[in-house]
Amino acid sequence: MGIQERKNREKEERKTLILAKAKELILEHGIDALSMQEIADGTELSKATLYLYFQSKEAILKEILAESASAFVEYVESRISPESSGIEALRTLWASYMSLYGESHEVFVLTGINNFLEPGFLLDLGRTGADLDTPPGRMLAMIARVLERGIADGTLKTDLKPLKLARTVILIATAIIDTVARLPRPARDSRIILAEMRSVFELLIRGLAADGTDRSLLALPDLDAGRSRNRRP
Amino acid sequence: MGIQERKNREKEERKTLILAKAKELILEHGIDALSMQEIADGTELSKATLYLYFQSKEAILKEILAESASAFVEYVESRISPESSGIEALRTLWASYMSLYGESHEVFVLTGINNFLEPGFLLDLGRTGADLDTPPGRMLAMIARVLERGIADGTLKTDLKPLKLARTVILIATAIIDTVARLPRPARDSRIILAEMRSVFELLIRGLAADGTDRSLLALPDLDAGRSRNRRP
Amino acid sequence: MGIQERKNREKEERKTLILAKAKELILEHGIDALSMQEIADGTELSKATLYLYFQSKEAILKEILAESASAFVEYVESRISPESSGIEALRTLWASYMSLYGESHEVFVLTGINNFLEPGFLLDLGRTGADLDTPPGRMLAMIARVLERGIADGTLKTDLKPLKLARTVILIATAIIDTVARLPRPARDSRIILAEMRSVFELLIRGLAADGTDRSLLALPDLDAGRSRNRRP
Amino acid sequence: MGIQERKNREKEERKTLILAKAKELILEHGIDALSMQEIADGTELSKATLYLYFQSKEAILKEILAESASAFVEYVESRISPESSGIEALRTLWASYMSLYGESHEVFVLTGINNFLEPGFLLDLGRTGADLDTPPGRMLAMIARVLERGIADGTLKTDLKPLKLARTVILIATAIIDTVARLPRPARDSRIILAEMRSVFELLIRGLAADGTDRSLLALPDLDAGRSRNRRP
DNA sequence: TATGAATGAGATTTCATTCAT
DNA sequence: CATGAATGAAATCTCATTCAT
Repeated sequence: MGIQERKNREKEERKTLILAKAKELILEHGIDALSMQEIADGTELSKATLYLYFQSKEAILKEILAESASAFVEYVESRISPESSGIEALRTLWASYMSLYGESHEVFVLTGINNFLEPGFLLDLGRTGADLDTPPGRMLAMIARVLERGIADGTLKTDLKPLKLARTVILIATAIIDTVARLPRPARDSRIILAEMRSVFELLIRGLAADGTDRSLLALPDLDAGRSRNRRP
Repeated sequence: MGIQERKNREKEERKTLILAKAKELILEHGIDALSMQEIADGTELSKATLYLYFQSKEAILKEILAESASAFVEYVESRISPESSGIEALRTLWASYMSLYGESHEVFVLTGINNFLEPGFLLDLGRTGADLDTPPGRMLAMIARVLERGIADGTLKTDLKPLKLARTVILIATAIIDTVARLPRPARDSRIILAEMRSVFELLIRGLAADGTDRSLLALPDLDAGRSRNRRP
Repeated sequence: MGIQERKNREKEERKTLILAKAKELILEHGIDALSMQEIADGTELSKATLYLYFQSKEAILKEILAESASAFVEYVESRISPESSGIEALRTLWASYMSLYGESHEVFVLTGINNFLEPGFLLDLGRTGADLDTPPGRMLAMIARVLERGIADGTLKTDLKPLKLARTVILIATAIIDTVARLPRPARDSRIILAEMRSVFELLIRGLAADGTDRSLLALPDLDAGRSRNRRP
Repeated sequence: MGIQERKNREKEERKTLILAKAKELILEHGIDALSMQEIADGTELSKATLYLYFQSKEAILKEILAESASAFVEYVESRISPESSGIEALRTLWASYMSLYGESHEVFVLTGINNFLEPGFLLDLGRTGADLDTPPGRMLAMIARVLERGIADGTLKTDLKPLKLARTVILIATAIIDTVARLPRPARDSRIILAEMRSVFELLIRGLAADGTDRSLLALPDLDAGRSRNRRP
């Protein structure tokens, strides 16, 4: 069965190749500019071949979205320890977000594509309660759980229902990504973008924190500090 | 020169007509769906005529953006009293935003178009320091002044420079509009959108407020309550 | 208003040009092979231009169908005298059909396109009673009237309702056209086709005629006879 | 040579499988919708494999046509008794046609494919006199023999040569099938189709019958009556 | 000044056919 | 013998922009 296995692997690799190129192109030129022709050129495949691997352009986008959302959820959950308080978990969430952006820009496609595919998602879902089982839905649920924990242990304070607040939080995160994603590649400066993310997140955490919360938890770590810490033995 | 004057006036009227229709169409169908054909049909002009008044589709969008930004700045400045504290001014800012959305959805075009046209604006401007003289730049400056006032009078607390923070604030406001702007008109539910705006703004104000700030200033007025309160003398 | 008129006329001429070329191409290569590219090449217009005059390919086909059907109905009605018996009217119907084929091949597109556009038309219409107001519907109604007249005056005999029978009659006429329309142009021999039409129609008339009908009315005129008669002063 | 034989047999079985599935698909979705992909999926073979057994899609269609035509001829000949008169033989012909339609829709492919493949067949064959040895040619010849018998025994009356008339008869039969074949399966209503066939055939028989023919032979049996009658011993 | 008319370039998707393995 | 993989060519339709009148 070695042959079969290799074939499967190669097929999977092709899919991966297509998805990677599509993701790259979205990052490069923005989602609005993504065309099947571009993906074909970029992968050195014909347009027809793309349709061997994906039923439609939309299917490609959906898959990228699902993968990125899943990756994000897994990444975050692996980093939140069960004993951490709500506000600590929230900080971990943001740290993960920034880390994934710094590493692979993975988070880029997360929200931009979802807006593209299901424009009403962030406004509707909480009400209908539906579709929490899709990857974006699971991301929403995960964030809601973090917020819930914080409300329960008194580190966060809000009048809103966690699920509704989770949507708001994603909405705000979306702002940065959507803005950055529209930038032409050369204009992007990772330092500025990360700094901007940091500002936004710090604002959010302050806005969410309960009154008595430990002051030191309100400030996000300095960008360079985090890096140098990694470099130290 | 009376003839010349009339001609100029008529030319201006035509431009106004075109801009108004384009804005209307953006509100109706979203910026992605805006086409020159639609504008031509709506104004009862030919597509070629549009090019007599504007060099390109992009030029139309730029002008709408400039007008809307100016209108917003004027509106806000007319409502902020000189004696109000920084946090009060900030509250007025949000109230204006919501009010303009409720009245004419004017704010829609404010941020959506800007992102569309000059994606880097919100990230770059603060650095280069340039272009504070364009309408979007003036909007940024106005918000920066509000923040500055709050820092000065101790009602707001932040480590960031006002101008940088102003960009962040606009960025976050953008999130809602961008999300909403992609929805087809019939799918938009003003109540939900306003509620969402309120959540976001409340988060922001809490995040910005200094510690000792009057608690009552942190909560934004209830949507319905706010309305009736405004109407009372 | 001379200019306006000329423009209108030219516009109409363009539409006519497109329709004529499309009709020609259908005759040339069959309806299945008709493409917008072909029409564009044939008219020396760009594909985009075609869409200025017709909303879609289907719209072009519908218009051709409507025109041809109307032309046929008008032509026939102008040739049936009010005093003629049912069977005479029926003969006139066939004569018209053949005449139109001989002159302009107009009838070609009549049925082929309808089958293409509304495959169920000939089987469904009589039952639902709907759409008798479209050009194809009017053609159907016209034939039904002829049949009705024959039943009333005793020259035709059938157990079927006129409208239902009219569908059957068109169905049979369709057979010839559909067959011929698929032939490559050079393979077509008008004599053979006309002879074939004649056979089919004669069969039909015999099948429809009541028993006592004048024998001479059952045989359709010889093809050459008809022509030479026309040529005589 | 046992191995060779088995291989040949298996090859034949594969061909049969492919043909059967193609026929089924034509019946299901119409000939226009038939694609190599569909056949491959249906047979659980790869598209490439189809090309090992048939040179092209057209070759597949030709073979189906040949088989169906042969089957039809055999079926009819097995049902016509040597003593029956011409008009009785003609009635048997139609009965077979309807019966085959009712049982397996076999007749669908008969005429539909022929038109698709060799549009000129029904118009040309009689002239060239060639190709009477192909399966469609044999079908034509068989019908011609039936007509000839009727002319000889005085039950049918026509001025045309039997072979020419046979083409006309097939042409007319084609009309129904071609029309029906374009309908998507669910839209097909067997009752209506059979009733339509009946109308057409009755018209034809009346048109062909000689004057003195037994009246009872002119009317085709009622659809339901026919069925129960056939079942009775 | 105004515009009707035209179009090049590009979008997504389908399908019969080929070829290396 | 069998096939997975690939593709060229073609289909319909859209849109910002230009230009002769």
